[in-house]
Amino acid sequence: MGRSPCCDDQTGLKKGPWTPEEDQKLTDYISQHGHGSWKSLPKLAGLNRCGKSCRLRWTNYLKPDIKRGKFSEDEERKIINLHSVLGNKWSRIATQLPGRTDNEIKNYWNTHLRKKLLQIGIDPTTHKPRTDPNHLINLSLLLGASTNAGNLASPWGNALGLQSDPSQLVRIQLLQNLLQVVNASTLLNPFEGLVNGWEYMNPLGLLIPQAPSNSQDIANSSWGNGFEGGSISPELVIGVKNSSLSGGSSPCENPTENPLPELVSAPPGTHSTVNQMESMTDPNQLISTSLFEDWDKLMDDETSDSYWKEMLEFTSSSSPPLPMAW
DNA sequence: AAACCGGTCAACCGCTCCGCC
DNA sequence: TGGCGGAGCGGTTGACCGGTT
Repeated sequence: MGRSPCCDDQTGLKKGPWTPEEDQKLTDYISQHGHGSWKSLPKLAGLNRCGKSCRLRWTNYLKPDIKRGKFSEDEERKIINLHSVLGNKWSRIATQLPGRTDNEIKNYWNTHLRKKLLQIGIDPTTHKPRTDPNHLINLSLLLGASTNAGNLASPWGNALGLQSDPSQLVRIQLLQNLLQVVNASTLLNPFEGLVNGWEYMNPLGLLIPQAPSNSQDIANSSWGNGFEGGSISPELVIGVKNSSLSGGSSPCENPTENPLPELVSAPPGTHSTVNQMESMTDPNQLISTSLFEDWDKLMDDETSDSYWKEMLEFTSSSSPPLPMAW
């Protein structure tokens, strides 16, 4: 026997779109008395609705501080950053975006941001480059086309700092795919002995050299300085090894199914994603520095022809030796 | 002009969490 | 300590709208 719905057809309570009169009744009542118990509110407010429906209507539409209208580019970046860390925790994401509701963010993600990420070759669930064979073929074709044709950069590419050369993104993805193959072959336990020097990833899922193990070292080290203005700031570095987000939708979850480093990972010894998030006294700290902005700068510094050579040299010098069983 | 189609988003459904008894 | 009920959350649905055929 299933759970009885809060407002089934037999109760005679109204469902469906709200009328302006109903909105007015609800707004008037809450502005005078507060919402109190949602269950008793409809009766007190003279509404033929269930309390749940009233709560939804109020929190998603009628509340005075709700910001309506188009999402700004900054809001988009925040959503993507937060989604990469929190997964589909829309209410948690909404707390970082004043005036936006979880429902609105969820809808916006599903209708806009997912598609944008897919268009630039990022898996919106894992926030990593897509690796399915068909997509790789498309990437290869795009790479060939982009080196011969003009600028294909989209506004979204611009937002990611790739406006100067769309082939850059394709190269990044191809390299990332290559590295993923290497990593998958190299790592017996990718979440324990993660590749030396390749433990950190940026918003595009690319690997970034490993950080020092504590914040003081970060402040003093080349990781902190060398990536100053071009790296993930320490407070943005989120734990991956111990990540244990509840629910089934986090991209950080289930490393066995997802044996690649997460896009935002932590210096060794940091706490889990959730712990780190919850330990922050100022939630805005999480998004005080845009990963995308940092990545923009990093990319700007590394667009020379020698970039890939250096990158590959770094890879070979900092990656662990291949295991015997390889 | 009408049918069709895809995108958007408000609202609903069902589940989990949490506090209270 | 277990049951219950309220509140909240995330996934899904369906109405609506604009563009296309």
